[in-house]
Amino acid sequence: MVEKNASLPTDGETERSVQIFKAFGDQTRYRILYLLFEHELSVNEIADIIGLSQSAISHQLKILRQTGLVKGIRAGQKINYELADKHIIMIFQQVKEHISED
Amino acid sequence: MVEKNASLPTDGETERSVQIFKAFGDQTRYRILYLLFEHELSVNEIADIIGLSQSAISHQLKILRQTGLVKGIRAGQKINYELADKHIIMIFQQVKEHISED
DNA sequence: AAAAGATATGAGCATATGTTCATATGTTCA
DNA sequence: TGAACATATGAACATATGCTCATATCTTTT
Repeated sequence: MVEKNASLPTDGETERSVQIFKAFGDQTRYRILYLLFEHELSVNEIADIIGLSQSAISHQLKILRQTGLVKGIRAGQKINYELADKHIIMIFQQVKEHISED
Repeated sequence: MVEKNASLPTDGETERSVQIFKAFGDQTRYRILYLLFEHELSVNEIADIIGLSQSAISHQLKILRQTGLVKGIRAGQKINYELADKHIIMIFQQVKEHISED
């Protein structure tokens, strides 16, 4: 049979893409990102709005930090979190639009 | 303290968005979608290219079907799978671009 | 109808994931 | 420096996830 010339990205590229999608692929993290899409917030503010423990949010923020989607900027005792990257904002916007068109 | 006017999408919208992201948030499903982004393929073709069992691919295709990201069109004994929706293709393209800009 | 090819499905298992609880670390202000 | 506020971290646990193996279902061809 004739080759269909199917190509896959390198493992590294795949891993990176999947990592980003996975970050959005959880209700808590999605909500965190959604909130930060609007404006920066502290850990406890996020926890209050979403209705989960400070610990749960902090754990998830750690993941989002490690994935490079979010960065925290200390402001006194608090740490304000915001989206790390314009690209992330664009991805977010794209999917928001897609969803709202159903 | 003054309200930060933080708003979250409805649970339904959140669930739907998360569902889509989750679909992309796994190496096998990501690869399947990537391949179908290029051209339609049968189950066994996908399994061969990715290097997983027919069963594993079929299970994942079921998830992708249920999520509405993929549809299968029977052609004789085979079933050709393709991306279900232009929007999905656009999302895919966006992230591909984002990744390649690093 | 039977055989062969292609896909789907269910059970079982190992690993990954998300939350809570308790506690540690970091920061400010009296 | 110590108390109070804010965030981070580790252990434990329950649930979710993805794969394999065996087998069922569906389609075509003889």
